[in-house]
Amino acid sequence: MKLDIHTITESDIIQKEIISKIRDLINHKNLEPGDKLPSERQLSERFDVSRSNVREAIQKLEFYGLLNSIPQSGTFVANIGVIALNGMIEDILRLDEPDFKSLVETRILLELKTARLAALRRTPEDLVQMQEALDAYTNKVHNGENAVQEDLLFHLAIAKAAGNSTMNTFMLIITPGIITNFEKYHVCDKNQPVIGIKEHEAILEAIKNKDPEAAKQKMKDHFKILYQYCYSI
Amino acid sequence: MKLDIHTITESDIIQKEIISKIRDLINHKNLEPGDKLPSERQLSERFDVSRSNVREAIQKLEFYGLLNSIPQSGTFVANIGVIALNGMIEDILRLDEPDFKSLVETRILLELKTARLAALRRTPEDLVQMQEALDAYTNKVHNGENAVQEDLLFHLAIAKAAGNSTMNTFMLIITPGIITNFEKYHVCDKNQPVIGIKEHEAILEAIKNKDPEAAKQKMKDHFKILYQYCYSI
DNA sequence: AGCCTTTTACTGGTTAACCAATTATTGAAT
DNA sequence: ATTCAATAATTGGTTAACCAGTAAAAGGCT
Repeated sequence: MKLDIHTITESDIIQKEIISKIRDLINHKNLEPGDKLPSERQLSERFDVSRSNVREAIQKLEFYGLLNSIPQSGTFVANIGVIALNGMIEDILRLDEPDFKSLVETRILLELKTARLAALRRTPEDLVQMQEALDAYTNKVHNGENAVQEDLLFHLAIAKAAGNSTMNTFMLIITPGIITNFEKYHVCDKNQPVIGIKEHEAILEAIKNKDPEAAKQKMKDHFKILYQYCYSI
Repeated sequence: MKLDIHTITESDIIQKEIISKIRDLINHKNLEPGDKLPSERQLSERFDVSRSNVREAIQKLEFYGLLNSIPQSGTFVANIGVIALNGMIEDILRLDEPDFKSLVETRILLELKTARLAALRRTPEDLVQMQEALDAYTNKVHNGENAVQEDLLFHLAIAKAAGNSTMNTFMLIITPGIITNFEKYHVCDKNQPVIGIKEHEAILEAIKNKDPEAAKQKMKDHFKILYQYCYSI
């Protein structure tokens, strides 16, 4: 198994070049929102790359909402204007692999908020699911087994209960990177699982009591060691 | 790859079915981290779908870090364990279109933090770029033109100065949805551009002075109207 | 048997041909 | 000249064939 999952490959470089060329094309031709891009075939010929490479680049720009492909019709510039478009493409091209510190910093930010929101919005059904996740975690720890997964699922259950689909998505996006880096840097070794149980219980208790500030504070306590470790590397 | 942020299509439904079947397969065959999935051809035959559909589903799971494709070798289950894997796939399948409220709520959370971090970490180069973005915004407003794009780019410049690549990426992801909904609900009409200039200037001033708390507060002030509007719908 | 080379089959990725739907063009009828 | 139906060209999406590299199997050698 390859440990470093998110390695930058040769095709990533090609894709960035294509994206850059598409941007130049939009600027040079003064394409405005709603205007049609040249067809995939024309682009692949003009840029001297395969059509599938062009398609991938277009799909990436579609992901960021900058282009809009319509079957049997064409690919169109999104309705956000050429200035914002240039700025965003520049940012997308500049984006590189997120470092561990960046991931943890974002995770803490998100989770302090989801804990707070969960305390405000959790349904009885949410409570059941969080309790189940916590029980699974507790059992594993008491058996002396590795409970990183159950730990994680408890936090995702909170994110679910927060009732914010965007934050929920973002939590899912950063989770694998967090796990990978935890294993790489042996973060879990520095945390006492038994302490983790009490901290989790305190968080759930606050959410159960619909006490948002307490939930946030208990989550903060839970992240204290991670926080210090993160800023020490 | 397409995230569920935008419109849901027919092929998205097919993709979710395939993801669901891959999950069942992993469970039924008791595949563990590092184990190899059947080949794309076998999966497409077994599920009675095209190979490209299978590839897209695998790429989505790869995006969330659950699978790992190695050329000329195979697709492998990531190193996160079957329990977390099941939980995350369940979450991914459940994800639906984020509502406007969810987007704004997340944006405010992110931007209060990026403003704070930018005040702590901004380089002289960052200051120049933020100032340029602000000037472009100011000029447009003074000419009576629509300055939504320049507004946006100023905020993205702050996110860049915050020095957190994950938050930067997340800002880019939510921005198109924010713009689309702004136009849909005519949010901009409710904001006075001239007031916006002063608010932007105050934010930049705080970042320039390396005053994180002031930067956060000024950003909060800037979002006040949006915040109220968001929670009123 | 054990080791090493050679061969074979299989893998994800790439390319090219094909498809159905849309759009542009044509041209006759009014 | 205008309108509108028929046709041709073009589009993104799909499928199937192909490629290069890997991993396993086979087979000869000691």
